[in-house]
Amino acid sequence: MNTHRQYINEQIRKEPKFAEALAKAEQEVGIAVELARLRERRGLSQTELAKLTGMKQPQIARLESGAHFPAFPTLQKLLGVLGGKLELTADACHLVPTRLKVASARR
Amino acid sequence: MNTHRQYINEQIRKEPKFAEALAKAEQEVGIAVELARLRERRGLSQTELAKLTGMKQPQIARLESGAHFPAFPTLQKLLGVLGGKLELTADACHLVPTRLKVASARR
DNA sequence: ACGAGTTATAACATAAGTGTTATAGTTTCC
DNA sequence: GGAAACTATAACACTTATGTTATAACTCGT
Repeated sequence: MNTHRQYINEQIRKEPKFAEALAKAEQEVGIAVELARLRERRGLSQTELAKLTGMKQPQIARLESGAHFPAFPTLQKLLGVLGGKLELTADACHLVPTRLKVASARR
Repeated sequence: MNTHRQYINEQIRKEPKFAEALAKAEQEVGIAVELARLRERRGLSQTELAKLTGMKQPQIARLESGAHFPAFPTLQKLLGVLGGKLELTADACHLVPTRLKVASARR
């Protein structure tokens, strides 16, 4: 059942740019998933989070889909409500839950 | 010599959006300054860093000018050469020096 | 003074991310 | 079953960041 991994490894060998694009995509999706988890952890729906951040639900959905990296100001709006700290290095990107400062989310 | 601070506080009172924009600008400049420091700490010129990151010198200069927030992929390229870890929360944004993984910068 | 290296900036084209409305599919609850 | 809530997606307009070449100003060493 390693067909998928074999395919990926072959692409990486054939096409060096592939590895780079793959890493980028993994990180985009990684952040998206972490954002969604953090939201759920706070017991908010996308619509509620949208209201709290001054965004609209489709934007939240897009951010959670991993379509692209969020920009800093966007992330900060989200972190303002959800709490959390982003840690970015050359190879990794993680959203670490932190304590909430105020009762921004559901009590 | 508090004229500047007084002016800022007055603007904040008159114009709530001003505080937000100010905070954003401070953070943009903050990252820029931290990037420049990290580069200098590694003993690289902008042109050298540009070569190592696959960018061009004017882009490095722009990033160091604080004209805008860097995007994630851009930052990761830079961190790949300079080392360092970015920490982003709702209110703050810092670039923390870390150990270099390989002799990417000047020995 | 001059050349080489360094940095800053303008201007342009392009890519990427935001913001929005509309809508459809899905899930939950009564 | 139906309504309400939730989520996903398309499409469009707009904003923001990248990438680049050209060039000017600045700094340093000889």
